[in-house]
Amino acid sequence: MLEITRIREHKDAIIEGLKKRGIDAKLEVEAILVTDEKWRTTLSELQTVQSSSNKISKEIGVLFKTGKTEEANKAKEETAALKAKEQVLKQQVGELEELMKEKLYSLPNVPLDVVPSGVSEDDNEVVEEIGEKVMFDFEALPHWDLAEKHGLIDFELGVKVTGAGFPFYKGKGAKLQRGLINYFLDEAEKAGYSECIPPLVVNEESGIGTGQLPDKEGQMYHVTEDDLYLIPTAEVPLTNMYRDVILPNEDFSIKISGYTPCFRREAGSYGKDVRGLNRLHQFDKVEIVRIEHPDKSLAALEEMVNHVKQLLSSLGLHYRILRLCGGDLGFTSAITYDFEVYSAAQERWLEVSSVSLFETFQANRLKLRFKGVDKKTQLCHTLNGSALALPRIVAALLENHQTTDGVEIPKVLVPYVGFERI
RNA sequence: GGAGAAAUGGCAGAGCGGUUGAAUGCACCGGUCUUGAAAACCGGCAUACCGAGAGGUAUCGGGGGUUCGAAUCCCUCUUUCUCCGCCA
Repeated sequence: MLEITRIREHKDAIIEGLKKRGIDAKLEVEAILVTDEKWRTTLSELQTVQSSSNKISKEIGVLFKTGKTEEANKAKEETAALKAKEQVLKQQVGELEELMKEKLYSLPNVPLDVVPSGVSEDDNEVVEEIGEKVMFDFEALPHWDLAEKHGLIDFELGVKVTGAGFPFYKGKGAKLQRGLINYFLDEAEKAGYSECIPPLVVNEESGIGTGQLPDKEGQMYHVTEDDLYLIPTAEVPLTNMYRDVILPNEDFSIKISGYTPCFRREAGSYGKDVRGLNRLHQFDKVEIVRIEHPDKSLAALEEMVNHVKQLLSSLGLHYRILRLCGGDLGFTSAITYDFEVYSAAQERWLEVSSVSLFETFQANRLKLRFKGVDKKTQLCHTLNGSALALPRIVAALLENHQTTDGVEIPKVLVPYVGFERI
């Protein structure tokens, strides 16, 4: 949610910035400012009324105490009109606030200057491509065939027990998962992130805090009985740890990592996009989250990008980095770098990480602030990134490192999985 | 799941339906004193919003109600604690 003060002061820049997302927000922004103005005048009116009725009440107190009952009763009658007025104004203020919230919630974050404009993924900017396509002198198999051939993943069993998109990992396939998780967590720790195991279900407030709610209910599994949501990413619980928090000074840099399964309903997907590990309803991911001073958030973003690069390089994968265009940018993000690995047998790029800076957009909803030197509270910046999402990494590892009779395990993983090849 | 008790500022802990945004202690910050420190003394010390400012409004777990007036009374929800039940 954008800060209202920012909208008041930089209306035109916001409208201009949002054009990069392919939306013309002029009318919405202006409507917000009108509502804001109305809210302020109504609030001020209400407070004047409250002030005078508070005053009278105090006087009544004194009158009763000094035994002037008659005068007190007379004063009581005076308040009736004020009360009625207060009632009406209070309701108006409430309605305006509701309206305001609704409007603000529906406005996405403003992209940073470097974000290219564009409407679809075709307009994303390739920032860097690292590694080379693997060449095979035999018929390379897609990972679902490799998984079956080597008994690593059982998709059909998942369908039987749960449904499509919930595979079983078995034997070396399961060990590979566990090894990757541990490897990623260890690397995050080396980079200064402290590990956390959060709850896998969250309440509505948390969903709102990070921006999954309202609007994107459909993406999350909702446990209606208890009104809880299965997390679509560890970002939700990890960032919400700091909901309603005021950090005591400006000298902070919070770095958290966490492994969790992630649950996504992904309604509406079909075809080769969802084949094998390409898109699952439940998958594992190690997430890194940062809470930074506004002056330090860009540097943090760069650090996170480098962290992910290092992970992908260490696994010997061919990958590229995209700077998402305005149209492809998530609702809450000001800038996002996507990492895609090349899947040699499917011959397509698979997204394995997404690193984003939200500036104050989430912090505003979260009420996540710090105390500045002048004792004023200010909103923090939040960031997060996948480091990394497992299934597509596994897909790429299997496909890119396959041989005619097995799969080579990257050296860095060998100590984690306990074998050199599958 | 059942029965009971509780929820007040960073912490501890008062609080009568009426000048209580809230006593007191601790912590913290500033000052005096001191060569320096401690002690002692003095002062400050919640959050949000509106306002150029003076100032105002709201907030004592959340929501609602009674009342001219609620931290204080009522209803409801949540959470915590104690006891019972169930359980990896």
